Amino acid sequence: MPELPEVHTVLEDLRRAGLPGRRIGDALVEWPRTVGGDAEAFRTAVRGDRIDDLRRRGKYLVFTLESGRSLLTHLRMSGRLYLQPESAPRTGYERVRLTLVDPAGDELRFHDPRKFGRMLLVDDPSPILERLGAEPLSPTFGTEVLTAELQRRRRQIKPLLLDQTVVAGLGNIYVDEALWEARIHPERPANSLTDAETADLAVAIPTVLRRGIENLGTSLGTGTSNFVFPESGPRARNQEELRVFRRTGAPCPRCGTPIRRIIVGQRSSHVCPACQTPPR
DNA sequence: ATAAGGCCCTGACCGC
DNA sequence: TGCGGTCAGGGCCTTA
Repeated sequence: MPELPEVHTVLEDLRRAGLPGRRIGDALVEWPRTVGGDAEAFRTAVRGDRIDDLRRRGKYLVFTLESGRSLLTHLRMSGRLYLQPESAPRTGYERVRLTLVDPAGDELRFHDPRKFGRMLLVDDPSPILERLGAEPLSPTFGTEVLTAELQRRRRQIKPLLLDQTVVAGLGNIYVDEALWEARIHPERPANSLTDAETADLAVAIPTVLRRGIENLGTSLGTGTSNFVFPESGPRARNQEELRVFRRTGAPCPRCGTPIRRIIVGQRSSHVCPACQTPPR
């Protein structure tokens, strides 16, 4: 689930739940790789520190701690963060649990069935965060920024947009949605886009992301969707607003042509064969 | 520079 | 019911 809108939703939930200002009592690591391999070092370093600030950069959640260190959290494919009473039943998929004090009684649980997610404690997050590309919801994002990235590359546009060093925060869902909005085929070489197409894409990307945020993210499949308060049940509803993603065979909302599923850069992709003309 | 493949992991789903 | 194969919202690494 987690692309930019889902990470944003988690962040907002954590803020509303009052996570900033809470102190970490202890760190219980059930799967050491989640914290980089050394569970004991992580536990020792993080214990007693206070979470002062939360922000998002790309798909990373950045927790700034009182000590000046940062907890960089990436949900990858199946990660979720639950803020729950310590007494709430566990699922067995919790990889890290941070017990909170001031007041005590709650836990921040990193729930991650596939174990791809990471919660890394670093002295300085900049080396990791500076590698990331443009923030698509920043006021400075637009045609100029996108043109600069696309012009000099001939990579296929979809894999390029999935590259977090180019634009930070897009994943498979929102790239397919944005390319459909802008009527651009995912296999088009990036530098083959016309100025008008690039301008359309520069609008489409923030449009689909903002829609995702308004809808509290996209939840696929049968799983639960959210996030910080599992007991409150699924809230994400952007899956009902998707135009092409996982809508193979359904009519294109613009022209009625059945949506087709193709593979681009080893990722499944969804296109309207009439609206999005392939290259050559 | 770019593309492809493997890998990290587990669960859901489908056909037999 | 059980079994095997396929697929999954991400990203890193190695090899061509």
